Amino acid sequence: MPAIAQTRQKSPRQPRWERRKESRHAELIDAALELFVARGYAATRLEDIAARAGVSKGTLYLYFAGKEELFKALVSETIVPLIQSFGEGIARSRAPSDELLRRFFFGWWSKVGATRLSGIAKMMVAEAHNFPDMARFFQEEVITPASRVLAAILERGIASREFRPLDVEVAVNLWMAPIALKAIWSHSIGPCCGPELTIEPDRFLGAHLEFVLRALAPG
Amino acid sequence: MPAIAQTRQKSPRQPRWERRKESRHAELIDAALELFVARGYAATRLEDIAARAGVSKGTLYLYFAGKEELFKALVSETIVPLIQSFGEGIARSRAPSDELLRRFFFGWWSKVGATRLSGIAKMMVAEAHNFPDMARFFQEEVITPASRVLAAILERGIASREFRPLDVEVAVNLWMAPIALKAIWSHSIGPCCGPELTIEPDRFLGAHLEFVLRALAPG
DNA sequence: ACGATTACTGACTCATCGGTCATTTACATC
DNA sequence: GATGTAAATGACCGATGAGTCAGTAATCGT
Repeated sequence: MPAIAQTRQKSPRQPRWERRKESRHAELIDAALELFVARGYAATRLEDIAARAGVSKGTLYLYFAGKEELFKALVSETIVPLIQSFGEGIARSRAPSDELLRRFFFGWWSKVGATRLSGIAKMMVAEAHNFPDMARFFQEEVITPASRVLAAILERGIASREFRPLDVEVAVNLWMAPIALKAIWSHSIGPCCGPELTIEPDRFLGAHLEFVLRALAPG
Repeated sequence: MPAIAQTRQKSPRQPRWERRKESRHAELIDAALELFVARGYAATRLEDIAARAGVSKGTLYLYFAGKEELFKALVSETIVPLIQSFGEGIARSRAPSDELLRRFFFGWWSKVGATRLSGIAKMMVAEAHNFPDMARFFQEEVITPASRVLAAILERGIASREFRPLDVEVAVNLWMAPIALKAIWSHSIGPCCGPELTIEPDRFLGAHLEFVLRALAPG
């Protein structure tokens, strides 16, 4: 340690810190996502977020008005790429409907479920009561759009007789649940209980798709 | 207000508080469940819990060593009735396996999902990272036993050829998810977004059972 | 090289909340 | 009614952490 400190002081003009106005915002959001997801909103200290982003607490306040503002910025900015990765023109494809379903489930998992973005789902579940307006925002901007994509696939398949008619509204709720819960789980109880209880995504999603297709099979 | 205060003072020996040693413990647990589920562990003030239980903060410390002890007592004591209401001899019945499934889903919902007990599931999801030993406890004492009951039903049905063979481990995960997520939802995002987005339990569970039976149908 | 600018720091304040304990008071017993 | 006891109180303490700001130093323009 002293050696490093000395190196720091001796080496030609090694600055104690850098000006990096452009990247601080994103780095703070990134650090906040990590800690809020893991520890929860109230239990996360701003100083820890700042430290993880490599700045001091004071700097955090140059970029965000306070803890709540940081939290809100994190959610709204993180949800944008979340929505974008959904649309993806799935519903407009000419592929058979069962293929669309496969793409929907596996695509959702690879683009959201398996990434740190799924952590905000856990956050929203935990903090919905304390931030009801953000819960509504999440519902309207993420859950409802995602549900609509799946509903559109089902309705198209039913219209083309590839699928049998059924209660689409309920089916969407039922069939989003496994992947949503798996995403939430992977940020809460899953990591506490060893990997042997966590089923591999491919096996999980494959079986899910198979059951869903059985439920949809006509005749 | 003064009238009431006066009444209090005048009326024959109206005590400012009562000695109720026997019920305080349960009342504090009850208040804590309510507030921890709603606000989360860190954001809940002990004084609020005490107030809701009708006592002062000092009294809380006569019954629990501190915040963490209260939380742990709450979880472990609340989980006991949870487990008890599971066993219920379902797996030993001679009824047809599809009837057992129906009983499992609707029974779970009426005895756990629809009650405040389901709130501890939300709590565990939110606090797993901060209380990993309790997360493991919850996994071992609630999730695993519940999964085993469902697994036993499926295996019995498969053995008797009522159901087709399939990957029981994955199926249990997939089919517990909708009711688990619905329970969690009812304590987080659900209440924020108006009742029109919440599907009635009977419609939800009925459709779930139907799809599950389709997935299990032999041939 | 040398200001001028401003991103950045970290020691500070102050409110909050977990936890303590000397005092108060309900109530059982005689 | 008097007395002993222990259940309950609420003022208090200390730690913690959100939010502030006077000062510091990196970087740019000249």
